[in-house]
Amino acid sequence: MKEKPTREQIVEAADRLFYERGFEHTSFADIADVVKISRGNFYHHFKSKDEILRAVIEARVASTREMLARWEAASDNPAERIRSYIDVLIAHRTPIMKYGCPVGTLCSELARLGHASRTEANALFGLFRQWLRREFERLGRARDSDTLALHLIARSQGVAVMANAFHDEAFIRREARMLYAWLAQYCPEQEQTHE
Amino acid sequence: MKEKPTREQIVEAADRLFYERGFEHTSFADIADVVKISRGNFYHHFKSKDEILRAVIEARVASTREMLARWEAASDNPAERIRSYIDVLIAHRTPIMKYGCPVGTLCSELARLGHASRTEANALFGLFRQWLRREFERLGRARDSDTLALHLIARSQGVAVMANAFHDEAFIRREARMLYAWLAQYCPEQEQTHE
DNA sequence: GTCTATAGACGGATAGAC
DNA sequence: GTCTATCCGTCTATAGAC
Repeated sequence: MKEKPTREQIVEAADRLFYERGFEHTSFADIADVVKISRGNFYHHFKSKDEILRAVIEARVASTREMLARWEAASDNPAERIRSYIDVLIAHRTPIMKYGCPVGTLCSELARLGHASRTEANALFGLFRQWLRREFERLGRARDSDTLALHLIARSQGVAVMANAFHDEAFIRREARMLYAWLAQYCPEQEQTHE
Repeated sequence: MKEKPTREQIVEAADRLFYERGFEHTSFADIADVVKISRGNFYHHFKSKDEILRAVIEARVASTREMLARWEAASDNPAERIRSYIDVLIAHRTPIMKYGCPVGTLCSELARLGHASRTEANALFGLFRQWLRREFERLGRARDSDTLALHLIARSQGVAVMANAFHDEAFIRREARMLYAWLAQYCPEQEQTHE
């Protein structure tokens, strides 16, 4: 069995820990513990904690792009594509209730720390924003596509924050249904097969 | 000029710093700096950081109750009262863009830390939830008053998260208008004088 | 003399950097 | 593995009110 390169293992572990415990609350020792390397070995791969953060954000950008590409491949219908975005709330409900949204919590933490990588983290929101905007445009909403995209992301973020606070799965499902209904009003007439 | 009691000054400073920098990121030295007392003096008033956190949450609960009481005093109309809640997004747009929502960010941070005072912090959401629920009931929505209350809080939280990430004032105003419109659909027929 | 507020030094632990 | 910085928490000392 071929092991993954150490650097990649570090980024994966950091990615998970930054999500579960937060960036600041995660120490080198925590990451080294998971990867099972010494702290000394650490600095061979990353010179500073900020450097790990940058690598984690890059990895998340890459995986987000892949996910968006998968949604595009899965359907040609813009409404169905946008529904894929809403579906994430349901599919990831367990970690969301435990830890919130990975993008939202990271951006909030970095904003508060006034961290230099803030902008890069916000770019994650930007990816969804642009992608959703394009799909809303294809739904014939060229004039307010950005407004709709931002609105949908904000609604999802709100659901994540409240689900995290109250650990309420029924709430997530209910809000997801509301979002499907909200989306439906922007769709040209067609049978709603979803769920 | 009579000075405020030191304890009160500490709680006020901690309240502000916990909001602006976060609970974990705020050190005793930071608070002592603001209040202009020594760190040693600190422990005369509070035995631990958690004790300050509890005092801060208590203070926020008290000030929230006062705010809700003011909204009740300002109008007898449940729709107008609920609008007072939405108004906060506009009135506090500047700190929200800078630091997010004080309740949301605290609850998210404590949830992530697995902090013991998590429950008390969530009670802040609970205050708004119960209050909004009662007003929705008075609007004749006894059956789904809690759903509507939670939905409205979630929407606000989403706006706060995104406004914080993108520093977008126009977005806040737009979303507030959408919320006023959303609320209007639950109101019995009457002229909409608001804004 | 006692009680309370304040100040400052010290120790243990942890984390980041090298 | 070590070095340094930071931070929490404790301990002791001082000053003034009563």
